[in-house]
Amino acid sequence: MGASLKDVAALAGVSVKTVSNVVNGYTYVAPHTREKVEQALAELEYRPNLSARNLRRGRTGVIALALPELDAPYFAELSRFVIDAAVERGWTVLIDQTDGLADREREVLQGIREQLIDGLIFSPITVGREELAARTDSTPMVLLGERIMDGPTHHVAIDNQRAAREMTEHLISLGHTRIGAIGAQENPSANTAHLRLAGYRQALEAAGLPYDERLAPPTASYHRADGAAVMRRLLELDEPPQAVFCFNDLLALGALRTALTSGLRVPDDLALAGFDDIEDGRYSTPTLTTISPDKAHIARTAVELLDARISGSGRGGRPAEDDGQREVEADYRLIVRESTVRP
Amino acid sequence: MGASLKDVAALAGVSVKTVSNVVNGYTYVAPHTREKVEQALAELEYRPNLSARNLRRGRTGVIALALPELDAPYFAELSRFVIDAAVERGWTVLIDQTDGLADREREVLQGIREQLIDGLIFSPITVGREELAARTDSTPMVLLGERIMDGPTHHVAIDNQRAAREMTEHLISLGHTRIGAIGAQENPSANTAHLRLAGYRQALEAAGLPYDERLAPPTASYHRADGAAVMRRLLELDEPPQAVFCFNDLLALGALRTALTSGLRVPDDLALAGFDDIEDGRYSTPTLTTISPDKAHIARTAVELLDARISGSGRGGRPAEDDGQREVEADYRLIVRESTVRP
DNA sequence: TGATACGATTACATCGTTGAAACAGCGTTG
DNA sequence: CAACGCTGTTTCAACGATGTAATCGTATCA
Repeated sequence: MGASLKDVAALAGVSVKTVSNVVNGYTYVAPHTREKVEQALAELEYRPNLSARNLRRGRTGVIALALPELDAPYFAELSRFVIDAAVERGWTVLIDQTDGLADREREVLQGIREQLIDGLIFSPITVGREELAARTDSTPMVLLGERIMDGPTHHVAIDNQRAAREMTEHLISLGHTRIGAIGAQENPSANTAHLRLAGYRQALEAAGLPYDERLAPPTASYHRADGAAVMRRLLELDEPPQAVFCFNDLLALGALRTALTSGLRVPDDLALAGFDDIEDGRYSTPTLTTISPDKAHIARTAVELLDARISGSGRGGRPAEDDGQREVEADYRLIVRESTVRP
Repeated sequence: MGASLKDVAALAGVSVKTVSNVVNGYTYVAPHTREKVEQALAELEYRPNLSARNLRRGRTGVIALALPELDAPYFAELSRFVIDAAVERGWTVLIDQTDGLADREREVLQGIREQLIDGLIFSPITVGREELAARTDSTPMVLLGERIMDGPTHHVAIDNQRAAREMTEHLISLGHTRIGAIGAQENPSANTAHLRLAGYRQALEAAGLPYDERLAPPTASYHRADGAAVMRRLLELDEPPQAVFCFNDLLALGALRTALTSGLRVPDDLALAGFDDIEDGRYSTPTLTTISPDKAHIARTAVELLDARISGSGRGGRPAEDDGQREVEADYRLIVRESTVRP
């Protein structure tokens, strides 16, 4: 195994602590000694044992990123930014995949890995306000996605409801009056879905259009297959929609596939919009109109907030009662592409 | 912070070691004692300090997954399987994103995180045989992707060359004689690219078709944008190809976009094939003919191999000279979809 | 010259856990 | 009844690093 400080010390003919001092850049080390030690360090290819260091320091340098699915493009893209931002700060990121299962999300909250991580960035799907509030684990946490509680939990999110309203308004502005939505959820804790649905309804109402439940059927999850299946149902309606707003791009891509194989022309016969701006939607034919959250901004901000919380909370102490901004609203843009407007 | 064994021991009125024994399910603990201790454990919400445990045991329970890009769908999908398989074995997975940069890949090999992880699953892009052979870090490693050296490095991969040949044969069997390829790489260490190109050329040769370099221009990387750009160049040729084999699905999706916007019908005017079977290709229009590696199998096997190596190599000892199979060839299937054959 | 200050280094305890080994109690066995 | 074996528990040392305080040598100053 790797050499320890002891080995290096023996080789350099100094004490263990001196080697430690050199490693940690302690000021008062004689140049001569420093050189000797550094030579020994190099010769033995010394690498600090992080377990030991962490045990002593009470920090691990590792943060966890807990999210539903790594293979959903939105999360994959977001993860890359989170990891980039974390690495910049010298952190290592460990991934916790919850599959959106309530049990796993609860485990995350209860701090399965409490002792292994300094902080947690968590993108919940099913757990709700109560469970978040009931959290006992004291590991600093930052939530991704809409704010779900008013407590001291930091979070970073775009204004889902407003974005959804804008998108729906966009569809209305194109002259459509029968506008469907794909992505409603029956689970009352599915916060994001509810917010986007609320934005959709808001826009309809503002335009004096009726809300028709049959045009916004619930989906099991947010994958392409769900979008494809629900789209099929919408097309079977007596009066199918002229436009459909999908609550994420995957649903939209699934819906697009169904529409195209059904012989519809998009956007001529049916306008389609998504949400998330994943790369797929920029290369599909037609390309996808969507809401583009600033993922890099979200990721960077989340990591920064977490950093602040971690630095702020001394070992054993609670986090400072007020450690700066805790609710960050991230930017987003509505991007119009071929799926709603022929260029 | 969390309670330690000491606190629990004090509360339960036993020695620290007895608590440790209870926690670790040691057999010889009197039922009465066990109960007392368990009560104390529950009351204090004890959670073992992993740093300390790892320091003592010499294991961390963490493995690293080093790959180029988390947001490339193939890797995202693969990661999900790797994480699933690792979690099943009680491991936590930490992600190392190399961006395919030689420096970062080298760092991975040199064991930046050596002391934090028990093992490493590595999917290299640029580092070659020499660098892999020169590795000094003794952390058990399993490579993903084609075998790059004959040394003691375990690896899991499909037969890239054979798969590429089969795909090219498929295109030939459709009657195409001018078949392009997208994904060749100039970097001589880009092993996968070379293998797929070799398979492509093999098939051409076997069919008595000439290899035309202009039909297989190099790409900078393997993203949709590269596919789109190279496709544009191919279409500008005096004699554009009738079919194009892209070395991954992203390239194919990019190429598809270019083809469709250029007014070509796929597959009628141009047949397109990819490689990887990412989900996008199952929902694009047309759906994508591709090579489908058994990702779950690859992931599971990699984790199993790693497990064996980790268990096999005692602390401080070298891994056993022969610890079972080390070169695993994973399954794959050629999936014909709409992009090459109209249904 | 002796006190003082400061630079450079070291000894020691400690973080929380676990393996090794010792020990205590008690029933068996020859 | 001594020796033995078994269960149940404890003591001790160690994993590798680092914070604290002590130590040592040397230059500085009154």
